[in-house]
Amino acid sequence: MPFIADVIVDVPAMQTDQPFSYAIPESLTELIEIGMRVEVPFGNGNRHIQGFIVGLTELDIMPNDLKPIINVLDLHPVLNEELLELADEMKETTYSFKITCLQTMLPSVMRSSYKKYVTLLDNNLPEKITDELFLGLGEIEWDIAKESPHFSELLELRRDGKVDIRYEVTTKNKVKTKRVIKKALENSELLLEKEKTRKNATQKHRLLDFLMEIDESEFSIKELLETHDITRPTINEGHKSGWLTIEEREVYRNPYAHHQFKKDTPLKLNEEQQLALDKMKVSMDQEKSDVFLLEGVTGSGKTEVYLQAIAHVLEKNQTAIMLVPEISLTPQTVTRFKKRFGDDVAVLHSGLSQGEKYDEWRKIERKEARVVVGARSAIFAPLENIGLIVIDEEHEGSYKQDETPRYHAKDLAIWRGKYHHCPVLLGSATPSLEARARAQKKVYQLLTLTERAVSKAMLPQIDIIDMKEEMKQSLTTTFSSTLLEKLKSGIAKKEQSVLMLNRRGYSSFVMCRDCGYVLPCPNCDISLTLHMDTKQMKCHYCGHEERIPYRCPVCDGDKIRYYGTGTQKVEEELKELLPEARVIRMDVDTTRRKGSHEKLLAQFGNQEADILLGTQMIAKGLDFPNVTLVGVLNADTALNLPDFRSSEKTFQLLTQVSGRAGRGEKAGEVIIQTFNPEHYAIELAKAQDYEAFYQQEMRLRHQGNYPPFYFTAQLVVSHEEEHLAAKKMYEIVAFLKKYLSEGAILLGPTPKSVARINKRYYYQTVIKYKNEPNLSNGLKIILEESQKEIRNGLRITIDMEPQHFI
DNA sequence: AGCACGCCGACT
DNA sequence: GTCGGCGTGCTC
Repeated sequence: MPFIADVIVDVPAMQTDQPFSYAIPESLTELIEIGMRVEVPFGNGNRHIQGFIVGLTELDIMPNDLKPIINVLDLHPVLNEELLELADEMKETTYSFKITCLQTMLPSVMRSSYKKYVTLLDNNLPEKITDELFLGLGEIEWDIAKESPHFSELLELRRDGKVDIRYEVTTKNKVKTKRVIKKALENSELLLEKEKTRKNATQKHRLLDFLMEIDESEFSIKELLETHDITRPTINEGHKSGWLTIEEREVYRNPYAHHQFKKDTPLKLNEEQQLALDKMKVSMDQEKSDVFLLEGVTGSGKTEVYLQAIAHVLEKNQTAIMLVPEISLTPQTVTRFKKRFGDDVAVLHSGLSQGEKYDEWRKIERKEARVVVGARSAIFAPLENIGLIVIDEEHEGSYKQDETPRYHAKDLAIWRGKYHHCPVLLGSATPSLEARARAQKKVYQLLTLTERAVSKAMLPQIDIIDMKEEMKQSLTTTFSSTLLEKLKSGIAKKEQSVLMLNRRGYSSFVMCRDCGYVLPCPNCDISLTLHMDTKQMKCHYCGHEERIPYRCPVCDGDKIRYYGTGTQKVEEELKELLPEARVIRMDVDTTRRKGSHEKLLAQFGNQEADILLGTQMIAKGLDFPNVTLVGVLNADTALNLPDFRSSEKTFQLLTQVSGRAGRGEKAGEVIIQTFNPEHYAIELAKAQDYEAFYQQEMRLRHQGNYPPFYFTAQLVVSHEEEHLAAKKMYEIVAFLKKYLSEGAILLGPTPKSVARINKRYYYQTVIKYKNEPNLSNGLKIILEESQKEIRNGLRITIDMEPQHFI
């Protein structure tokens, strides 16, 4: 009975976002399985593209209008049943194409690239074709032919059947191999060979001696060349003489090959940690898909709880995923896992090359690693029998992908938890309001760690410096006198300092340097953004606009200025003010090169510098016991972004970075410089009182109808013509209103803060809602209806629960 | 997406 | 009269 295959093809478009049926040729019937990648013909001409098998159906009679599958790209399925189901979930919740979801789940090397060639069929063509166009070759690339002046003649030749067009589907997932030798003769025979060999052929003797020494094991040729002083020709001779065999073996590119990980043992847990672990164990043993929120102050030993919980699932022969924000997936973090679980760990993050990522992925797929540590996309790790999923720094916005498919790793983690009947553990010192509120409502189970784990370590002393006061006395706005004093005395005591320059966000704002006043929107609880293009202050939520003030509306001062600084500038200033200080600067510029992040941190760890100066990337996860001082140069930048999460982000960042101080036995100290010393996010960060912050912020969110009291969805329309983008946005909103209840709140349409990017104009609308059963339908119809206009250059994106509103 | 088909303006 | 412009429709 013939089978037909349902294939999702690599054409990300609405009309092709469905399975297409293909005939399975006889030769492939035994090989083909659901979840494999295939090469299929698609459309007119003879175009070949990649596709995924998502179904196999047995039919009595083969419909005769089906095209056959050309080729199978995998030996084993690359997506199992669970991941295929997860792709459906993603498609539904993120409003994206199935093919995009499927490709997102796999290492990028498995995505096919396409090439089109023109092949010469008739050799008796005029010279200008064979020589000038085909350059004497039998085949050339289509893209090259297209540029040729003879291109139009080529099209004629094609009609006459004198040239053919060939499509190539290539995929870069190459396995790396090494060549190994193995002895082919018994020692007695080798001894005979040795006697036959000339006395002065020292190389050959050495090789024979070596072969007699090794038993049946394999030896890599590379190793032989490097360590046994035997040359390649000698090995080849030995091969020819039949002394040894040479074979190809697959190897993994191991990014940690040169690291030695000394096995460590579980640390003794304190009472709180033990209690948290015990509660988790109950859930793990009863195979419950509970979600836990582990709220633990910085340095309270959350990681140790993760490690021991993971150890518990490994004991039960299950597997585990541990997600870490990209920014804190530092060598320190990786080392900690490698030390505990050794080769059982696979690491997936953006620092790896495509090949390395593929190898780590294959290691997981082949069940050679049971613990996966990685950034957002590691949630797609092809593990089976998952016993626990951990998401560290749960509050981090980077768990949401900010391009299509706009999935949130936390949602997918909870989905996989349900699928595997296993718990999900969310950890943070400063939980997101959403997570903390769910814990309040007992949707998540709350576990708390209130003490630092190292016995003597205390939470650091935090001081706030009012930069408005500071401004009156000194000329520099970067360093307060207090901070400079502390830095100096730190150097004198041979202790280290961390300085953070907060540069979160990129829209500029204006602030009064006398009183710290930032222009708010009269309709929303956020600040206005400066738009230099239109010379106006704008609100991104309601569209309110007003003139740029030249005097402060509150204190009438005229020191109202733009705000913003860079790390380089600070480094220069630091050199002038503290010439004796050795400074390491860490920002996107100094860490772009592979491994430089690691190198800089190692230098700092080896006391090769007194001060580590950096952006947010130094706020997380670093654990240097000799750091006793943390300085935040400008706590305000995040505070003034027109985003309802700006206070939350500021509080989180200040808490995280403060946590870098006093992790060893010496007490830590934190200096926060700000123009808004009385802002609750800053005051409560000083008090290190997350719970108070949570209460306060919840009140404000409630007043403003923001999450976690409301859900949010963002619609963005863009077009090269501003009025077309605006017009469409208004049409969509008018249409969508029919699908919304009275309770839904619409913010907009408004132009986006960066109104024009790449010559395109962006308009947005934010929907705040509680319960809108028809919203999803309405959005789907909008996407479908807008199909025709995509050709005219219109683009529409839907972002459910967006993380950034700028 | 990308390819073919089809219907209107400026060329040998 | 035709070459080629890009609007439209379809892809198993």
